[in-house]
Amino acid sequence: MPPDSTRRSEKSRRAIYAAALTLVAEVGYPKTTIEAIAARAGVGKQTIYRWWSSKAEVLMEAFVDLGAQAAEAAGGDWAETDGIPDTGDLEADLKTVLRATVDELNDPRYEAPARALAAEGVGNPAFAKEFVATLLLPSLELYVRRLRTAQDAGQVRADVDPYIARDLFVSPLAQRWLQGTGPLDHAFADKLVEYALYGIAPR
Amino acid sequence: MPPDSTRRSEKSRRAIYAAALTLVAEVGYPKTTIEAIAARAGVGKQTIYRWWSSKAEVLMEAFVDLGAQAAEAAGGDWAETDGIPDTGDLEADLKTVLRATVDELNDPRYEAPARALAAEGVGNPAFAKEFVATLLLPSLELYVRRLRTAQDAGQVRADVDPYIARDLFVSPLAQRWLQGTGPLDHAFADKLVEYALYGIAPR
Amino acid sequence: MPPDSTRRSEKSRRAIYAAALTLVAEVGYPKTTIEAIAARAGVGKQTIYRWWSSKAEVLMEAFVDLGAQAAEAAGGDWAETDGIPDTGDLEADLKTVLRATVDELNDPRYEAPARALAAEGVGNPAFAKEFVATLLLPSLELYVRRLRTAQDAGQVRADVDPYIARDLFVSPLAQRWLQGTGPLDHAFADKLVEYALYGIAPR
Amino acid sequence: MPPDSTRRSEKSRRAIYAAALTLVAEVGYPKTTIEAIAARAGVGKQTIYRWWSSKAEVLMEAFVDLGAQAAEAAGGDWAETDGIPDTGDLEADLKTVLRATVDELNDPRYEAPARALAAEGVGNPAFAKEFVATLLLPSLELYVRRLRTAQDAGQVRADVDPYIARDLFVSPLAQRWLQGTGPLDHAFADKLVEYALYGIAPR
DNA sequence: CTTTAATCGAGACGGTACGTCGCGTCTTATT
DNA sequence: AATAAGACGCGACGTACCGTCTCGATTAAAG
Repeated sequence: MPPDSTRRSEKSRRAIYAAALTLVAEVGYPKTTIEAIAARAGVGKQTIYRWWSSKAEVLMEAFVDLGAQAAEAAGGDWAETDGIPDTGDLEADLKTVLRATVDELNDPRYEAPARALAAEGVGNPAFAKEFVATLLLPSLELYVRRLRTAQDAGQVRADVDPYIARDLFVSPLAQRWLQGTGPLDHAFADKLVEYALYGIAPR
Repeated sequence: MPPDSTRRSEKSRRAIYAAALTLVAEVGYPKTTIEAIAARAGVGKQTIYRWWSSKAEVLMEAFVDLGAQAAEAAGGDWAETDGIPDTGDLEADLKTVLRATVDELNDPRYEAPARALAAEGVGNPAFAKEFVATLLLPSLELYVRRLRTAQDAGQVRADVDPYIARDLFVSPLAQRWLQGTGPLDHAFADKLVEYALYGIAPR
Repeated sequence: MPPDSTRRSEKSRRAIYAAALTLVAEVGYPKTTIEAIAARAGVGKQTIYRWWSSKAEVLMEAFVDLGAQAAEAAGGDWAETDGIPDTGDLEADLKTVLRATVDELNDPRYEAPARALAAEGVGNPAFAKEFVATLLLPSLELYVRRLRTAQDAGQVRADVDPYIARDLFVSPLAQRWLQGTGPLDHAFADKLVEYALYGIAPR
Repeated sequence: MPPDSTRRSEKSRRAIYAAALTLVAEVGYPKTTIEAIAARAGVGKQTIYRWWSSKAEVLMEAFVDLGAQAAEAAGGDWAETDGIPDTGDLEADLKTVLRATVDELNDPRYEAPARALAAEGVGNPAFAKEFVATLLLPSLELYVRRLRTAQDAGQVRADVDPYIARDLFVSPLAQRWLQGTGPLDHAFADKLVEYALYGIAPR
């Protein structure tokens, strides 16, 4: 039977999050051991094993918590929470968001844990499912929404599948970040938007 | 001093490749240990440590060898080796190749080791560099070449950066394979080509 | 401060005794844990820690209680409680009692807990003191008393130290039971009495 | 399959013996952990688990080794090795040996490990068998031999069972050492010999 | 065609981390 | 206030692999 979550120690939970994030940043994900997290958090190993099933789970929750705290701190920003801005100018809006995404991907604060989670996901389908559903898809869905709005406004062809269109913008960023197949900067983001909107063939 | 490669045992090398690939397919990459590879290959551990520096290196060579053998068996196909076909019809050529890539990514024979290498690369920048340079970029460069030809033929605008254009086609496949963010099939490949060539905005 | 024993739960105490004895018999003393006793007794761990300081203490009290219950059930037997019989025939009396002791030592009902307590005592001098004073010496003292009576009756030499004489009878039983250095049966008991009374040298 | 004993590290073996004996003396047997032995010996835990199945086994071998080294150092003493002296005077010979045994039992050098082994044996029949057969019985057999010689010389009655006679001398020492039921000194040893030889009944 | 030196299969070694068990303490809700 | 329940910090368990290190026994190049 599962443990009684009403008696869970909030202090331990937060200490574990902090320890996990710190260690991943300091020594990297593979050398971040559950024992080290427990020691750094001043917690017994069993307290980790009681509530999580793997260090990937721990890190994922820690990362989500980190995002939640950041969002709370940032107060009422537009951010991913409020969706993609809609100024009526699709090209400008997409560039704004893609540039912000590039900045976030390059933010060393998120780099280490995000990379670790992505790596775990690539090699571990079960974890990938949870990771994608929890962290990735919600953000990606915002693009789809914005694209549908653009379709309604006649700025995107009606027969375009917004999911595929979304990948045209987002996946190149993802791949360059995941695999380092090329530079990841604002210029790249801008070009992606232009090419994707108007095509690479002569008009 | 490095070992004398002239006295290297070819038999052991091949046994190690086979063992590594088998184990990755059978028990997964994380549970594939050097000890298990050595045992399965009927080889001393030192023989592995003498020639490779990590299990990722072993697997990478094994995977390359697998590809080489497959290529040899297939004889003189066009394949990635010969580059992307150039029938003069860019759209058709890209669809052909992307569909083939989709098929290859879905081939269970390659799935396990390729995924393992990708995962290792995502979490290990040093390995990523080697992995990308050796396995990924050569294939990706073929797209760039084909796109340049198309530019010369006036089928792609001259001011388009072929590296970015390439990512428009390839990265969506990569992300769906790596992270499972959506289905990976021929229809998807076709749409990608169409959208990227002609844009998603009304013409 | 010590807990208030007037509010102590009698039901829990008895359940703990039963659980301790059962577990020692079922899985052995080393694998009998306080957690298991608590679980088996349907009792909180703290209830054990409140009233006893170690599992050895618990088992000792449980064992004493077991003996008390048995004595009560047996009603007014002579037993060890009433001392050693005095029919006037020292040899016969000693044989009677030693045979009874042999039977008791071989009784599987007592074997497991008694052995556990003895083992704990051998390795733990602090516990040994309590164990010997509470369980062992009272019984042994009965021999001394009977031997003194025999001395008064002229059946034992007056200059004999009754404590040492007692050990002549009792210790061989103890050692064979504790260490299994030889068979432990009535014949052995009889011989011990004869040899100790009349010596092994030619008369 | 069992490990290859020809490749065993002698240095580690001796370091483990020393660590085990030291720790038992310093912190007691129950608090002597395999981990602590390994750490103190500068050895991996696996090296202990490879060659022994429990800490009791380790300690037993260490203790035997200790005895062997002591015997070697003592050179050609009479000791238990050469058996019990036979001067023709049984009473004197027995007193000599029993006094020596008393001294040995009181020697703090042997006290801690011997007690630990005895305790383990009392509570663990499987270990007891090995312990008794290896360490105890050989010594006890010497008494039997000496008593048989005495029987041949007419100093002990021919119908006396030498095994039981032996227990008359030895078991009282054993019990007082194991359970602390009384003082363990030369006077006690002398009295035991006298009582056992000539009986406690009036002659 | 030997000699000889490097590679080989094998696996013991000092370590680190695993995931589990039990300790004794503590907290919470129930009786 | 004592109780049943069980989370907690802690420490040890016995196991799995790590990467290094000997060992003979091939084994292929150089003498």
